[in-house]
Amino acid sequence: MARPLKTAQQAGLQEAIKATAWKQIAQYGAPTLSLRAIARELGITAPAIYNYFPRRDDLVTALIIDAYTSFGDSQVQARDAMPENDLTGRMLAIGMAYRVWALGQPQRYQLIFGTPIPGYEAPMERVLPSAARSLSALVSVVDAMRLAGKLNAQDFPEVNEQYKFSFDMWKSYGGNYDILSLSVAVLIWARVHGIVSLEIANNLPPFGKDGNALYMYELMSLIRQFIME
Amino acid sequence: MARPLKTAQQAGLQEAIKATAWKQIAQYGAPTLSLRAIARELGITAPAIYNYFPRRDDLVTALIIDAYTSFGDSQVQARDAMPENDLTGRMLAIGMAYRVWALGQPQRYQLIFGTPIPGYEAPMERVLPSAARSLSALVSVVDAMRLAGKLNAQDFPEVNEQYKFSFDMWKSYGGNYDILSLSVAVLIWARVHGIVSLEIANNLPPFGKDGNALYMYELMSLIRQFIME
DNA sequence: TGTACATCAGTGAACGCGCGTTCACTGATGTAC
DNA sequence: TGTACATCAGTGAACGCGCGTTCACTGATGTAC
Repeated sequence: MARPLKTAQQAGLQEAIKATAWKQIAQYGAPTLSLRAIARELGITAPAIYNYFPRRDDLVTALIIDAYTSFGDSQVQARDAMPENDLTGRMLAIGMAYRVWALGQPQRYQLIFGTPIPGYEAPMERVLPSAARSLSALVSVVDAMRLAGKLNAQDFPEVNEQYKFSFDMWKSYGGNYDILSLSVAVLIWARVHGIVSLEIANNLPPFGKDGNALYMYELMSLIRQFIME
Repeated sequence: MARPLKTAQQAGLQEAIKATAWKQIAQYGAPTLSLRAIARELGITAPAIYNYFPRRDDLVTALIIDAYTSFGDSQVQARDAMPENDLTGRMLAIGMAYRVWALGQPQRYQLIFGTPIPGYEAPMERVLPSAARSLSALVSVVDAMRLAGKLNAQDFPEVNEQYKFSFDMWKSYGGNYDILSLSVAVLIWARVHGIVSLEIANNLPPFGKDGNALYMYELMSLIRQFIME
């Protein structure tokens, strides 16, 4: 009887540790993440955390994976909320979801796209699946455009030969799409990332906290540039 | 006789402290910047630094101002290398100089555009002049286009009323240009920043270390979109 | 030229702090007979 | 039902470390007379 209850408590603590970590990242920034501070806030001792995360870096990795998963979920959900044949609508929805997610969870955004935590090196093999998936919603839509002959990217730069191998690795997690679609998706990503990262850092002075108008303008520019009617 | 020599040594140490700080930022990242580590590497004791920077934050501020100044220099220089009436050429030059500077001095780039140092708050009144100047080269070219009737930004989003006051502050350091020019410049900045920041963080997988082709494509897109012939 | 004095950059010890991680432990819980 | 045993999440003390900052000092340099 008591066993499952105990297990539930344990799982609860594991989640509580992560939740507190997020709270502190939001408050003081990712680089100052500290096990002792987390323990203090939870009212436990620091070594107790080692029952759930053998090293500090394992906690960070778990947080990163959670962030990518949450981000990927919001991307996939935005895409699937529009009909499969409305490719422009899907692209717009994905773009808008990107900003909403980033502004709603700036700590998560900073953790995966901001300056890395000092001394921490992400273990690729554990992070890549969720990372690749997070971009794949956009790639899938771009690829559908390409297949429908609607993608306007004839003069798009070629991917350097030496990086095609990393594309193959990406494919095994991100889906079997054309490399041109991934390339265009990366450029789209760079554009939305440019605005959103500046907006989060409060570096968009003339628009201040209302970066939405500029962002929508940018999404429209993307659609005008890459989608043929 | 010895006085000026001594003064020169002092100035030398001031510069040496900053140089060592840059070196360590490059090596371990900005968030771990430490006075003691700098002193250790210079073969002096930590309190000696207090003769030049009364607090750790003063050192950080000096570094940030240096970075903005270096960045602004490269922008102004790129602009002035092209004839005053070749506006497209000037814009291209500025855009290319941006990436060259960022990739050549990633530590400086990270310090001013990356995640802020924990616990450090930049004193606006000291940083703004060099920060505003660094963007003004681009703004001046966009404004020249506007005055020449070549700026294609009729449908550009309006700046929110409540942020016009910060524009006035910006003007006193950045130059007396139209607010539309600043707005367009900010969007251009967001685009180049998007690519370059991902490239520096090694997050441009399909293009790897050769983001140049993608970057040039993006500059051409900007010119096509905003400049009327 | 020589001596007494002032300056002040850099020293070394110390402060109080927080960190990640280890270790032997304890004490509640659940299991076997 | 009752007793002896095993498990194991969390404790508390300790480790060695690095940090920013303070303080009284020293000793070389330069100045005044």
